[in-house]
Formats: sequence, C-alpha cells, structure tokens
Amino acid sequence: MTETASRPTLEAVAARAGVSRATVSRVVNGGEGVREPLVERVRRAVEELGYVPNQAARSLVTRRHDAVAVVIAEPETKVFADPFFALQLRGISKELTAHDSQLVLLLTEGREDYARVGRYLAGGHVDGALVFSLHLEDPLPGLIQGAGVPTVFGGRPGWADGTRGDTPTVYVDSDNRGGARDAVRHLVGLGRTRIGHITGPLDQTSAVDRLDGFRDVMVDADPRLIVEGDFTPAGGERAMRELLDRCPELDAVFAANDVSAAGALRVLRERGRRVPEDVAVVGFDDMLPVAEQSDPSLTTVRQDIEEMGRLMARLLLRGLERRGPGGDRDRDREHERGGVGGAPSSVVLPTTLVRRASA
Amino acid sequence: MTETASRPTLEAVAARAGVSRATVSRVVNGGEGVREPLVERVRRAVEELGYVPNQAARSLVTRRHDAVAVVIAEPETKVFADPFFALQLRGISKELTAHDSQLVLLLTEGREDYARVGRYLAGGHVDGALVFSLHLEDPLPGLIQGAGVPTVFGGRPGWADGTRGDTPTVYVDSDNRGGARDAVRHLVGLGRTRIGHITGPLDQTSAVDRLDGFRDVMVDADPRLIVEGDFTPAGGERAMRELLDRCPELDAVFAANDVSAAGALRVLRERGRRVPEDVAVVGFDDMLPVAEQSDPSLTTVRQDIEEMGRLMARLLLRGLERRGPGGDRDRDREHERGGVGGAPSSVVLPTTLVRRASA
DNA sequence: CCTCCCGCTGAGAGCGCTCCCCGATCACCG
DNA sequence: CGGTGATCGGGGAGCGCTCTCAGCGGGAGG
Repeated sequence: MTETASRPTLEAVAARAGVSRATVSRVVNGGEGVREPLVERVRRAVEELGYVPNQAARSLVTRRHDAVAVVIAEPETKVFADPFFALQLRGISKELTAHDSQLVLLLTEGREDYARVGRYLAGGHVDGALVFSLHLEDPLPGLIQGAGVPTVFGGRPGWADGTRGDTPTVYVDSDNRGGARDAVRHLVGLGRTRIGHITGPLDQTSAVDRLDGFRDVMVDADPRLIVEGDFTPAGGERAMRELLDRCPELDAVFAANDVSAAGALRVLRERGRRVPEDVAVVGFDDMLPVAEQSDPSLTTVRQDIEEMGRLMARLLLRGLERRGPGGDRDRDREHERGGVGGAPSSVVLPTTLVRRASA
Repeated sequence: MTETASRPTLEAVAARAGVSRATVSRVVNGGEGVREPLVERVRRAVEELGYVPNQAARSLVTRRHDAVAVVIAEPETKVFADPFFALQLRGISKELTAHDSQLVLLLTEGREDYARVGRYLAGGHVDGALVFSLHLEDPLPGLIQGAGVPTVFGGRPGWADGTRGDTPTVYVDSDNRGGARDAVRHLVGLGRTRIGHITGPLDQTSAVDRLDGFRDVMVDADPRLIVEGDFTPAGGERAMRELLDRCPELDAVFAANDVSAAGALRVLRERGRRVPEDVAVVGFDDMLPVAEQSDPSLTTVRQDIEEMGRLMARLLLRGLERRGPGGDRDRDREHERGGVGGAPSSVVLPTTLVRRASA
C-alpha cells in the first residue's frame, strides 16, 4: 500500500505511469510491442521512483538468474595467489558484465567443500558454471558435470578427450603443447643441443601438454634432461640443481612456467653459469611481474590469460542462449573461435613466443 | 503437479513426508519446534527427493539473499593481479562459506562502471558489500555508502575519520603506520642513519600511512630522502635511482611495499651496492613470492592479508545479524576481535616485522 | 460504411517459499 | 477425570514478477 519506505515495485511504477503492471514489465524488459508514448511515460515513472526490478521475483518465474558461478578448486593457496586466476577473473567479469550477468565466486578449500559446491550448483542458483580445476584426478569436474549445469572448463580437464557421459565437455585452454614446441624450437634455433626441461606438476594437463611439446621437438631427449618441478620458484631451483648435477654440460632449459624459470635463473647464477651465454632459459606464461623483472629478463611463451577468461564466459553465455527459454534448436556447427550459433565447442588459444634477454 | 522432471518443491517434500509445507519449511530452516520423529521423516523425504530450497522464492519473502557483494575497484590491472586481492578473497570466501553466504564479485573497469555497481547494490540483490577502493579521491565508497547497503571497507577509505553522513564507516586495515615505524626503527637499530623511503602512490591511504610511520621515526628526515613510488617494481627502480642520485651516501631504504623493494634491490645491485652491507632494505607486505625469492631475501613487514579478508566478512555478517529480520537477538556477545555485540567498528590489524637477509 | 484483422494493453494466475494465525493436541494439575 | 495452558501443525495469504490470453481499438479491405 504505502510505497514510501520500501523499494518501489512494478505495481507502483504502473500506478504512477497510469498503465498496467504488464506494460511496465514489457518496457523494463526491452519495450517490445509497446507504443512509444507509453514507453516514454513508463520510463519516466521508473526514473522518478528509482525503480529497480526485484531479481528474486523475476528469477522465481523465469527460472533464469543472470548469474554464473565461477568455481576455483585450488587447494594450494600459492597457486591461487599468483596472478593467473586474477586475470582470468577479470576477463570473465568483463564478459559477464557485458551480458548483465553476475559472477558468483566459489572457492573450494579442499575436497570437503566439493559437496557444498555440487549442492549449490545443482540447486539451480545460477545459470551456468565456469570451472577451474587443474588436477588430473580431481573428482570435481565430473561432479559438476553431473549436476546438470551448463559448464565451461578453464584448461582441459584431465579426462576430457571430448565427451563425458553424453554431455560434450567444453573447455578453453592455451595451446600448451604448441607453445612448448615453439619454445624448444627457439632454443634449438639458437644452436643449443643439451636442452633440459623443468616440468610442472604432472597431475595437471597443462604441465603434461608442455612436456609433450618438449618431447615433440626433442624426440629422443635423454630422460635425465627432464626433471619434474611444481610450478613454484623453489621447485624450479630444486629441478635446476638436479639438472645441473645430472648434466653439467647443459646449454639450455625450458621451464614449464615463469616462476620456476625464475628459480632456475637463481640457481644458474649461484652456480656461476651465465644466462644466456652458457645456458639459455625459456619460461612459459609471460607473467609480467616475473618475466619482465627477472634478471636477465625472461624469454617466455605468452598466453593471453584474460582472453581465456573472456572466452570461457562467452562460450557459456552462448550455450545458455541456445538452450534459453523456448525450444532447443540443435545442430548447427560452426568452427571459429567459440562457434557461432551452434553448440559451443572447446577452444584452444594460440600462444606466442616473447623474446627477451634469457634466450 | 507432476514433480518428476523439474526440481522438487517444498510441496513435494511435504507430500512425501505426509506433513504440511510449513512443517517442512521449519525443518529445513533449523527444525525448531517440530517433534523429532517428524523432523526425521522430513529429513528423509528431503534426502530422497534431493530437495534444494529455491533461493529466489525464499529471498522474495524474507528479503534476505545470503549473498554479499565484493567490490574491487582497481583500474590498474597490475595491482589487481598481485596476490593481494586473491588472498583477501580467500579469507572472505572462507568466512562467507561458514555462514552460508555467497560471494558476488563485482570488478569495476574504470569509473564508467560505478553507476552499474551503485545500481546493483541499491537494487537490493545482496545483503551487504565488502568494498576495496584504495584511492583517496575515489567517489565509489561514498556512492556505495549512499546506496544504503551495509558495507565494510578493505583499507581505510580516504575520507574516513569515523563518520560519513550519519552512517559510521567500518573498515579493516593493517597497521600501516605502526608497521612502517617498526621497519624504520629496525633500520635505525642497525645503526643506519641515512635512511631513504620509497613511498607508494600517495593517493592511497596505505601509502600515506606508511609514509607517516616513516616520518614518525625520522622526525626530521631530509625531504630529499623521500621519493614517491607507485607500488610497482619499475616505480621502485626509478625511485631507487633517484634516491641514489640525490644522496649517494644512503645506507638504508624502506620501501612501501615488497615489489618496489625488489625493484630497488635490482638497482642497488646494478650500481654495485651490496645489500645489506652497504645499503639495508626493508619492504612491506611480506608477499612471499616476492619477499622470499628476492636476492637477497627481503626483510619486510608482514600483514596478514587473508585474515583481513576474513575479518571484513565477519564484521559485515555480524552487522547483518544485528539488523536482521524479526526481533534483534543479540545472542553471542563475544568480545573478540571485531568488536563486541554492538555495532561493528573498524579494526586495525597488527603487523610484524619479518627479518630476512636484506636488513 | 461496415467488417475483419492485427497489434497493443490489461487482467489474472501463479512461480516456491515463509510466516502469521488459528485450531488441534498433549501434558499436567486440580 | 475434566479443565487449562502451552505447544505444535496446517491453511492461507501474499512477496514481486512474468506471461498467457482475452479484449479493445484502429486501420485497411470489401
């Protein structure tokens, strides 16, 4: 009755504009099929009252939420704390904002949280999910796909070779393998022959793919030249020492990411090896604060992380549109980035080699 | 009335358990005032049907959303990309999760986004907001406080000396000034006398506070020994050069954060100054990947960033409870950090000096 | 000039849930 | 053993919105 204290409702706007609720609703939702003068009147009423639609009420009937969950399953704080997710989030945020969708962030703290996330997603609180889970044996992706929520993964999930059950898996990834190949070829082009590789943790697809890329070029690499790291500086140091011990005549290293490359750099300096003269080093990621500020600055493989995020969101939203309210319209297939119209399919973004001082 | 395809409703659960909707509702919301056998039966029905409450319907009537917005207004990607926000987010997330609240992330891309954020918050989509806006002249905090949403700020807002309008401003901050004092005192204790300071961008309260702390100890510091930086490595380098040029006999530097300290370190090495022998360096933040991995490792002032986030969330939720729907029930009045039963008030967390190799 | 049709507007029925309120129930006391 | 109070359960009224559907009016065709 009194619309003084609380926020104005559709009803109030309708009264003020001298039209019915339905008309106001139409105007608010795009104004299709309402004559101009009325539209104008309603707009003014909305303005004057400062009306904002009640999303809860809307969701209740439309079953849409204009919200997307972003699930980051990264037990190790360290990994989460690197700029990687921040950049992806930024990309995601931009895209979602452009589509008037909200970003609901779900961080998991170990596996005990998975049930909670699953429940939340299955509960239909969001229209879809963007999921980051980098580990091979992680049950989360499966669990989420089981929840029946449209999902796009960030990075290729461990099991994903296309299909899981009957739902095609959609993911966005960098061309880790191709990027690694470029890196190693660059080293080869520099005339290096004893090229070592510091891998990432091999329970992550990105690390595995980069290792595969390394092997693609170094087809018969001495297995002793491959040491497993863990994407951390300390791991990079350890691996570098190992590498140097095993093969003192090493003349190049490809580290699976920049921070381990930075660790390697430190060890090389400590052992009196000049970079790049004695040992050339290439990293991966082009994490600016690391790559640009290391000494010497790091030659590395750049991936456009923010773009990955943006693309994930775009893919998801597009999928949502397709299955949107009304009938399903299947089966058109396009193959450009992210598809156009058809069911979205996975996208692998290209990488580029950035040459700096270390190789 | 078929409850086959779509998600089960309260009604369905009630039917299955042989009770009324209201009873199921009561059980779902805590089970107060329902007899044990019934509770049990309802629980089982919920379980069997996989019932999940429809949050939209619930919000519609309760006007609560169990969701909190986190607003990060940081135009510069670089700043956002450092681990700072990630850690805060983690802390916030943990606390919110513990209270069954969702985290809605709002990243702003420049000021043109402010209106959107304001509208969103004023729209009553969330129960409260946690806001990060580090810049002095930023209109966002005012705008948000104007939206009438319960808010806790991360870091002291520029204008906050307690009150804005009639709403007390609540924020969580580190003891930047005290931490800076500790850092400088440490340098003094080392016998250093020509101590320079690389500030942060002085449009941020944290930078100003650290500068004030520096001045507290170096009461009559030569103004030439203070150079404005910008919290970036490049800024640190630039400032360090400036400092060295102005005052070659410098024997210590307090940098307002770790990454600028890292930049300073690089310049010192380049100029042939030994650290800490010739010049001692102290940073601020204790950003591990930076502080621990720099060469030499950085003596710095640690702030518990994750704890700040957790505290912000706790303060907000507590404030929400107080003004909660229905009668106020100021039950648990604990006098732990974050205030006692009353209106939450701002909290300033202590910092600690972490001694490493650089000073 | 009348009729048909099309396009715009308004009335009304819920979406799933909470919560108020009243009637039913049960323990217990007189 | 009946009355009384306290407590528990159920019915019903919306929360604010969308969407279907009918109705109404005006323009064009007969």
